[in-house]
Amino acid sequence: MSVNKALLLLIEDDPQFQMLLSTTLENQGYQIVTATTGKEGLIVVRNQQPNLIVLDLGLPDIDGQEVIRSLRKWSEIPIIVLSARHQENEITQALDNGADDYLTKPFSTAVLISRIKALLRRVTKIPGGSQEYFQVGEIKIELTKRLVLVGEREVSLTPIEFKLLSILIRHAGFVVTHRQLLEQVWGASYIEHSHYLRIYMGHLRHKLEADPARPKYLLTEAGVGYRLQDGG
Amino acid sequence: MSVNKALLLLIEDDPQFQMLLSTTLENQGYQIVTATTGKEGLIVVRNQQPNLIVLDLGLPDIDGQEVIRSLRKWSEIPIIVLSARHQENEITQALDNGADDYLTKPFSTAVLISRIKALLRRVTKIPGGSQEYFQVGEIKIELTKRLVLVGEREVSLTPIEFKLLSILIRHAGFVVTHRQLLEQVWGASYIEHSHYLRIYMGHLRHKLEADPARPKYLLTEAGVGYRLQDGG
DNA sequence: CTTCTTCTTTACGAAATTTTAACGCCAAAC
DNA sequence: GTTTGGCGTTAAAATTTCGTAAAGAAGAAG
Repeated sequence: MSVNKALLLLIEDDPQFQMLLSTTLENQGYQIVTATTGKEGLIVVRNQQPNLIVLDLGLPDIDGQEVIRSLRKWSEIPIIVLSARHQENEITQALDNGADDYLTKPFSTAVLISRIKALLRRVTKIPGGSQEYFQVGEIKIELTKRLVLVGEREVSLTPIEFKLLSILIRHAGFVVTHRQLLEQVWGASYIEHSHYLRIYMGHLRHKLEADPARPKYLLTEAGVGYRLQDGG
Repeated sequence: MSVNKALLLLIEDDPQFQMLLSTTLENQGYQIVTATTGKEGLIVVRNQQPNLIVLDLGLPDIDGQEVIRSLRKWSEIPIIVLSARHQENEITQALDNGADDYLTKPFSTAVLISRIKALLRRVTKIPGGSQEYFQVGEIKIELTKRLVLVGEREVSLTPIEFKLLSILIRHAGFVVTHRQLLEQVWGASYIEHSHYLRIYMGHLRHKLEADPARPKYLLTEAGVGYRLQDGG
């Protein structure tokens, strides 16, 4: 039910091990993205900005220690290192380079999960990344604060209304089909219930539009879906 | 507070081992205070407010896990656990109770030092991590003194109330989900018990708000969580 | 042992949200 | 002119979520 599911990046070249960890962590409610090389990992970090990185030291292209160092030049994303090597200086080096934790293989997945939780607990005390917002015309939505503004006015939305608006504003300027909206807000089994959309679009217009009957932002694409754009 | 002058509390009942660790860590430039029992440790934490705690799980008086739990009722001080036991559930339990790291004996002191550095690095980066107090509107909370003020009036809170308020005020302006609150105040196994939140939010409103029925600060986000904000 | 504080549990009414249902509008098709 | 299908609005019932009070349980302090 929780809206905030952390996004984890798993950098691991062994496909079988990667799959095992992915499914385990997904079962814990995390979102997972993966990379199989150091270079790919660094790119994914830039693009997706995960909340935490699980990094295997033994990578085919770059030395894992080097991955940590390059990451730490510009990012403070928490890093948990996995490694088959359990030499002292390997561990201290990884930590001194900027890693937050180090597990030697073989390890228990339960322990990994608890360590991920512990680290996220520490880090999410930071209200950072707070500037993530979308804006279309006068409508501004701050996802992390879960706050919606129309001009200066603060508008309070119900969970469904908020989810609906989030999806529309992410695709601002483009049509989002009925099917997409129903599937993402209510779930795949609600694809038939397209009258839900009419009701909630009505709510949103009522709360966000100056003249709900003649919407400026929340536009109808008859037979297709809805589109959010500044139709001023 | 420079990292090198950080004050570490070492809770360890074996005098010889305590001495060994003390001198090693002092050589690293840390200030050290020690305690040999759980009770003593808890007192020292209150009096000296160390920057980090190294806690041996095997204590003569209280169970080490219990020490972690009681600490976490009112303090966010980072904790590294040492233990001879390396059973999985012992580790996960300690981490889930709120510890940040876990080392099994025997361990290398070099690794311990690197882990201390890593944890201190992480913690001092958190804006407000070492902050003495937070303020939102008339509500002011002094973490180290464990003091809460509404204007000039001093308000006394129970441990759970204090914990709840400090989480909310650290995220002032942001919605904190039920899940986050339950997990951080009561622990991961209480995620279902969301009625606890209603009861304690009620207590907080009663103690902090001018009109508890129409809260100005402690706002409800129905279906999602709560938010502390100057809603004047 | 008693007292006090705090936490947990239970119960119930109120409020907010979601779902269901019904009706009117309009434009295109027959 | 009537029908039809997509859309918008409104109102209500049903469900979920919230807030409060109060009593029992567990611990700490004296």
